[in-house]
Amino acid sequence: MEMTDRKKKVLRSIVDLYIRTAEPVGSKAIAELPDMNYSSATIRNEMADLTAMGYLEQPHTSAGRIPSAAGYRLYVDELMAEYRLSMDEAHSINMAIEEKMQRVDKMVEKVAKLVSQATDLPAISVASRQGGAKVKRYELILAGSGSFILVLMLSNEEVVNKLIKLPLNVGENDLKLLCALLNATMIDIYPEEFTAALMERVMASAGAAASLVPVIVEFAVETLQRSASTNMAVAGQARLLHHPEYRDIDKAQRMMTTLDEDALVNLPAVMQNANGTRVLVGPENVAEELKDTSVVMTKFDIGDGLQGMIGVVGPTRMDYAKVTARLSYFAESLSKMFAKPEQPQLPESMKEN
Amino acid sequence: MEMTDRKKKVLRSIVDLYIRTAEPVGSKAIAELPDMNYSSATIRNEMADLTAMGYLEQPHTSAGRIPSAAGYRLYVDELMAEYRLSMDEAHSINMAIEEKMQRVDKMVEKVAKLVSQATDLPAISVASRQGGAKVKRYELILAGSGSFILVLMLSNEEVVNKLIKLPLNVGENDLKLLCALLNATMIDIYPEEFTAALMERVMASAGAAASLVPVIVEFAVETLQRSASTNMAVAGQARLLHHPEYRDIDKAQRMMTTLDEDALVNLPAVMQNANGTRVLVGPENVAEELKDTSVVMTKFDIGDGLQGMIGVVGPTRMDYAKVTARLSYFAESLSKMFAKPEQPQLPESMKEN
DNA sequence: GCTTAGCACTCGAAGACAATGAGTGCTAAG
DNA sequence: CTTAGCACTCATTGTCTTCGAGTGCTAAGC
Repeated sequence: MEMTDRKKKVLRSIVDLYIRTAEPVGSKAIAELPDMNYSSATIRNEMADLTAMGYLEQPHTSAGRIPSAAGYRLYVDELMAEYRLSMDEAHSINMAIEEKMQRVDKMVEKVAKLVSQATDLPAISVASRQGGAKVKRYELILAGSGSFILVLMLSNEEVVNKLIKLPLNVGENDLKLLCALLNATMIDIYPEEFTAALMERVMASAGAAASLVPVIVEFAVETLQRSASTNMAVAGQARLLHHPEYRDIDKAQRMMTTLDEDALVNLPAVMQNANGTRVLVGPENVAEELKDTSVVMTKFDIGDGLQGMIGVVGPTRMDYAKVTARLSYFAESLSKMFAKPEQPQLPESMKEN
Repeated sequence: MEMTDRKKKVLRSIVDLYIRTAEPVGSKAIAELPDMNYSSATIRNEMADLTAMGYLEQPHTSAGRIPSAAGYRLYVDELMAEYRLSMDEAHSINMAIEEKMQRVDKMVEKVAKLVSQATDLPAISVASRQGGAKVKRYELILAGSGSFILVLMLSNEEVVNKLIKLPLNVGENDLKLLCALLNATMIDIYPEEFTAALMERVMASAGAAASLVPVIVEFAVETLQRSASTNMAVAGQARLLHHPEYRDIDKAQRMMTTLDEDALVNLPAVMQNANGTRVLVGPENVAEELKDTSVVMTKFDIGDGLQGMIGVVGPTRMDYAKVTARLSYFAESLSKMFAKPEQPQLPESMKEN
């Protein structure tokens, strides 16, 4: 049986309607659509064909049809109408993003919340560093009360610090010496290159401050490792309950615990190669638990070796057009925002005087 | 009608049983309890009395009784047995807490998760700074590529930093000058004391680096204000669904959105004066939305002007004994952990050599 | 040869109804 | 004061029926 244009049109109408109503769609409902100039009997025949071809399913004999996974797939790939964001939508997304985003982890959380709001679905947001960073510079600042502050400047423009206690026998000059030593020997190397041998060599030259080296190295390694890692947030799980497919408490519960835990950690992996937006329909999903839900994800670059990913999880029957549109828009806006990198408010404040 | 000991015993048994089973309790079930040496008829009479006194309620004539809010109140205040944590429980709570907690905000999140896990209920965790911090010291570190790092040491031992672009006309010496100037004039003052007048005075003396002052001040004020603010996290909303009272999707949904939003922001206010653990039974709750749920909260001090609060939200029928016990234990352990303040790993690493 | 009106058929949803039984309140005997 | 006994209430459960949306098929129409 070959796929005709009319079949596609029928399929599209069915998916559209099902997305709106969440109820099996009957032939009559389709026949009555404004631009459908066939009787319900004809539609019935087409529907029978579509069912045979695997694009539709019948919950039971006397019910209407619902799209199968294959049906959704076809819909997403070929049939669905471009959804154009209204000015209002675009505006409110922009407003939301414009708000200051401080640190990456906070940002990730915020974005997840925003995406979830915009789509009324649980959302995931991930930022992951690609290559690991290196230490670009050490700074040791004596702080009162017998301690000093270790400042690390990383190759990715991040700056981290830690307050460390100062042993009694170490003075300001020892610190200065150590600082110079560190900056001479221990920069521009990857975390795994902080070997015991290197450390011992440094300690040998560090004099009184030698005891500090292990602490500093430990912190540096930890920081570098962490900065190479992934930040991820999930928001709006509760929104699952807005959708009728999760009226079944047990289903909702299973789904929510899946979201709570980190079954999603491997989602980003799926996006490895593809840039742009991807739709995973039901059984195409990686995680067993997501068999009867769909995932829409968008990956984008944020420069600095930072990779962003935002996605939503929801019923297979979700408004793919709307969701993909919003997601893409989000991704674009975020990319843009990061394109002019964290330029501090200098320009404005300099205008002031 | 006066309250007899036997009435109390009956009430206690009813609440205990209801907490376990979530089903209305009948006279027979109580009569059959091992240490209840009366017939079901006697119990029935007592139950009728307790109902008349407002401690019990009857969903409908032919059902058993369930505790009223007043019943729970009495139970919590007088009747419930001390729940003793098993070694296992205490141990696993300790293990969980021992894991490194980095920054306060991450810590708050983590604690919320742990508490939620330990109680199988949605949990809230709050850390709020009482008095605002002040800047104790400024440090300006020249970083390559035309920028410098502003490091602020706060009175609460926190250290924050920010990378700022350097105008072309400002050199290293200008920075040094500015740094000294800042440390001479702009320390130990509260955020609201960074007045325009003060700023102008500083700028007048700052020479070439004057243009940096507004940026620095802005960041300082922002940081101080933020550090005076409240960190709060909610975790484990999904666990609501584990409890039969939230089988009703609509109820669950309302509850979850309440948790998602910040209807809870004012919860800590309730704890204003009382230290220790408090139980809010159903209608005693502040927020309208929580009318038929209970909240158990514990407040504790963490030194450094940091106040901790952990709490859980759940069905009025919750195991108050167990929950309060775990919460208190958590609070205690956390307090203890913070008592020896963020002592870096120095001792160990110094042992090494 | 495609379209469509007509019709018998299927089957879930919803309502009516009876049976069941847990739980109650009351009374009277111990 | 306690408790056995009993009539009564009423939610729950299961069965049966009705209702109707939707189907597939056939035959007539264009």
